[in-house]
Amino acid sequence: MSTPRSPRKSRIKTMNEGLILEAALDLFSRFGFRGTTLDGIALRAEMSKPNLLYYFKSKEDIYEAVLERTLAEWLAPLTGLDEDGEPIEEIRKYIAAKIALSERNPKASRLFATEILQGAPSVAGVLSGPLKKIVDRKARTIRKWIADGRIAPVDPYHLIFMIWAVTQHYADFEVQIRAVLGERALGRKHFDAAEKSIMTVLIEGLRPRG
Amino acid sequence: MSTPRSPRKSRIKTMNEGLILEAALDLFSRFGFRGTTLDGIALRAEMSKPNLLYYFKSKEDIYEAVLERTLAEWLAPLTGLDEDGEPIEEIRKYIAAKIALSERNPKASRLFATEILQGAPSVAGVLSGPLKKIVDRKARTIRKWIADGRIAPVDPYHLIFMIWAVTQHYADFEVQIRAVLGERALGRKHFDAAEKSIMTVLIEGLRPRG
DNA sequence: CCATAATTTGATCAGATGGTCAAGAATGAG
DNA sequence: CTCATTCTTGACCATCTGATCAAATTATGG
Repeated sequence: MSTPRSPRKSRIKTMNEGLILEAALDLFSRFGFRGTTLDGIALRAEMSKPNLLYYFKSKEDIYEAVLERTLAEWLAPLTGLDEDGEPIEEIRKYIAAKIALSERNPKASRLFATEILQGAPSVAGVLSGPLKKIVDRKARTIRKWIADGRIAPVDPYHLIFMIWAVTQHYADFEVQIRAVLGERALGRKHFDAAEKSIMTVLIEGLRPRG
Repeated sequence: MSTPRSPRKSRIKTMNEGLILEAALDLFSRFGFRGTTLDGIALRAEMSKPNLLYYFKSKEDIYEAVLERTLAEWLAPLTGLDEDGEPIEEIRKYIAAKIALSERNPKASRLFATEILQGAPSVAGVLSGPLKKIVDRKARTIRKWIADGRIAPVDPYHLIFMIWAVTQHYADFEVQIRAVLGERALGRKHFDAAEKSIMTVLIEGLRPRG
């Protein structure tokens, strides 16, 4: 059999897999699974279609590889919410981390958005498994903070949904935001303004009522 | 020529156009323009593909008709924000209206989400034209409220983006929310809980600081 | 009932799409 | 250098997709 004794990937393989996944992210994040073609990915990755299928055995394989590659990064920040920290400061840090992610990797955000919009055919298991588990845990943390009177009483799940919504909005709806603001591109100043506004409203809204 | 003297549509035409647009909304809202097929629409509308093209001359025509049909409804609530009303109450009413829309017509929300994600090829003009115009106007209203010390100082544009984000999130990311909450469907109680949480945080966050 | 217009669809087409295959080109360890 | 392995692609295929057309069927008003 051709099982490689050395599990090390050749430089060519590493590079081409990277090129393919980058091109695939670009297209899948805009057009979803069905709306993206192998020809399109091949064109953007500057290689022939059969070569694509030499590295990944099907379109679905490419899609799942792209999803997996960004899933961990995307879900990581929530883990950082520390029960022993100062509640308002912890939430502030979480929001900042999510906004930074939206600014740094908007395509990853849009990839998940299209996947969810299409009914999450590939990540349904992650949503109801690992994601639900960690959200449940963090919801308990937030509930404890509320019980201790350290933040205002809000449903923890909907608070998390709100944070997801406002932070990812800038990546997912970038085109709309650019159009309304009359800008060619969203730069640092826009993300700074967004972060400031979000902090103003959310953090003040969460302060324990006197 | 075949110009119909009476501009009235036959009952059959009215009904079939309705069936087509309904089926098209269902598919376009999930798979976007590229990911949706005429065969798929024909199947869901329970009629032959050539009959589809008897009522609309191309796939693009169907897409634009579906978009136009929901665009007005979707943008309407913002118009209602009344400069002469009580600021907090006006914003509360706007949020309630947007949540109601997300609950009543989630597919319309997802249709716009996919359109925007794909770069807004069909509605770019609306975004930078009519939409920008009305947002600019309402931003002036909000700025006035802030100047009068009736709400906390926030960038008006980002405030509007935040409201869009948190309200549409429940339609666009419904699958994810269901998975995390462990529910089969999102019913009234979830939308009530969502609305309550959003009001708690946003409205409190907007109260003028003492 | 008749004639005209409106509606419906099977057959068909050109081009796109996901995927295969065999053969050629580049690479690299010994 | 040498040859086995890795990499690359042109040609090809079956199926799908948007669209057309002519022929058949069904309303509708007089």
